[in-house]
Parts: sequence; C-alpha cells; structure tokens
Amino acid sequence: MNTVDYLQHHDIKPSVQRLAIMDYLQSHCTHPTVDEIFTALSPQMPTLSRTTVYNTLKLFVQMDVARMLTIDENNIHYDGCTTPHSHFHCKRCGKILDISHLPCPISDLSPEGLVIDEVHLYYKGVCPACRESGKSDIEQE
Amino acid sequence: MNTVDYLQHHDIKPSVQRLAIMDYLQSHCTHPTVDEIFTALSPQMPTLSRTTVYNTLKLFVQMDVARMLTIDENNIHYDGCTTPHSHFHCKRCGKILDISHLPCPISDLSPEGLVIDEVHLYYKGVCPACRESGKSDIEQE
DNA sequence: AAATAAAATTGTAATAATTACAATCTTGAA
DNA sequence: TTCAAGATTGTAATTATTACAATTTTATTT
Repeated sequence: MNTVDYLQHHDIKPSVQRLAIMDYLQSHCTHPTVDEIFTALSPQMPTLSRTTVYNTLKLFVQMDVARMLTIDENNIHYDGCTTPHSHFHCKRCGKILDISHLPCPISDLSPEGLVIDEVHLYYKGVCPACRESGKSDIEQE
Repeated sequence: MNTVDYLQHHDIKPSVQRLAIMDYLQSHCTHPTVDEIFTALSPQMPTLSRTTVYNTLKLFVQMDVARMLTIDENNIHYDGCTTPHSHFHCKRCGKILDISHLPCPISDLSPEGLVIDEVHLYYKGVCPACRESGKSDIEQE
C-alpha cells in the first residue's frame, strides 16, 4: 500500500508534510527524533516548521500509525513500525535497534484488573559494533 | 538494613540529603519525580536545592541503588527498588504501579551479540481505580 | 585544635526540548 | 467565487535539566 492510502485508511489527511514525515519514518528504521526528521526533510521542504513535525508525530501516535519511544532519556524517538516488537538501546552509540523478542503472554495480568493498551519491552547495553570498536565509555551520537 | 548502612555498602557517603532522598524513595513506592521529591522534602529541609536532588538521583542510578523510569514522556520517575520487576502506567491518573510480570529469559537474544545490562518492561493502559471512577478521558495527575 | 584539602551542597544562569498561540496558507464544500 | 474548516508556520513562552562558581561541610594532616 502506498503512503497516501495508508494515511487515509487511518483517517489522516495526506498533506505533503505528513506524507514526507511518514515516508521518512518508514524508510529509515532508525527511530528518529523530531529534530532528526526536521533536519533531514528541511533541505527538500525549506518551509517546513519544527512545530509541524511535532504536531504530525503527535497525530500519528494518536491515530496509531507511529509509536513514541521513551527509551532514551534525552530525546523522544519515533517508530513508524506498529507491529509488536522490542528494542535494544546501545548506551555507547545511542542507537536503538529492533529486536523481535517479546514478553510472555500477559494473560496472567488480567486478574489484577488492569486494562492494557500498550506493551513496551526494551533492553539497554552495548551493541556488537560498539563492542568491537572497543570504545571505552559512554559517548552518545 | 538501615539506610546509612545501605548507602555505605554501595560506596555512597550517607549525607543528610542523600539519606532523606533514599528514605523517601524507599518509603514511597510511587516512583516519584525530582520535583515530587524536592517538594516533599523541602519543608523539613528548607535549604535543600533542586540541583542536589538531581545530583543525588544521578549518583543513585550510577551506584545501582535506584532505577530511572522513562515510562512517562513528561517526567522522569525514579524507583528505589532495584530488584527486577515491571510497571504499569495508567494513562488517566498518570500513576506508575509495580507489577511482577517479567519477560521470558533473554538467552535467545545472545546470538545477536548484544551485551545486555538492563531489561525494561512496562504496560500502558487504565488502572482499576480509574476504570471504576469512569473518568472519560486522559487527565493526568 | 588549627590548617588544609576534598567532597558535597547550593543558587543562579544557561541550555534545550516542547508547547501555546496567533497569523497565514491550503483545501474542499456551498 | 465565497466561505469555513483544517493545516502549517514562526515566534514567544514554558519547563525540565545541566553547567558552574561560590559556599558549606566533612575528613585528614600537622
């Protein structure tokens, strides 16, 4: 499905800005921040406003076509992939990687009377690349 | 073990401020924010500085006697309990509850070459209390 | 006990992410 | 074409956090 249809199927009007942001999210699985998206799209869309990126991502999350990742305490990251999966956050390079591992079924929770809308699972540590390069300490981005 | 010994066993000098903050964390399992801790302790410690609360919590996390929770995108919360457990974040009242559910063993991850230091698992939804009271929409705190 | 050094705390100022908001622009319907 | 609703923009305001220099506390040496 193309991006126009994808947004429309989720009751989102496919403006030029929204299309560009969704395309960026889906073609860059790097879980970008607002600023990364803004910086990447600015050259081709010189009139783009940071506020629009904020508004659009908020809308995307509301309409369930993006997920907000609060894994990194310094910046909120966004994920255009909405199928359940987990993440790995490298403390050295700061990258957030997708991994497939998911928790056990949550049926054993329902006795507590909780209504569960979202499941978030992630790990923190050191990624293979950083481990190889042997950088000694934390120095993100 | 008392709080003085607890901090000393983790190579943390038990200053008055640090003791007060650790005591607060351990006696209030509400996963408070910096501001909640500062506001709660200020009356008894009028000279306490917000910066000290920030510094102290950073130290506690480094020394492994507290965990930083980035579940709530608006504020960082802190947890004085360091044994593995999961959380539930109510989207209505904003409370973070402890729950015991944990993911399956992570041994199936090691093939990917990741070094894992921390596991974070939490759920978002509506807590029993908010469900009962039937408040219609999101209105945190 | 006095002098000194190291560590911790404090308060203010700076930084940076996010939001509020009013003005402008775009789109689609009447 | 006119109009209204919605989307975008840019600036200003807000807020959490950090930087930093000054002060205070604590521990150590003489």
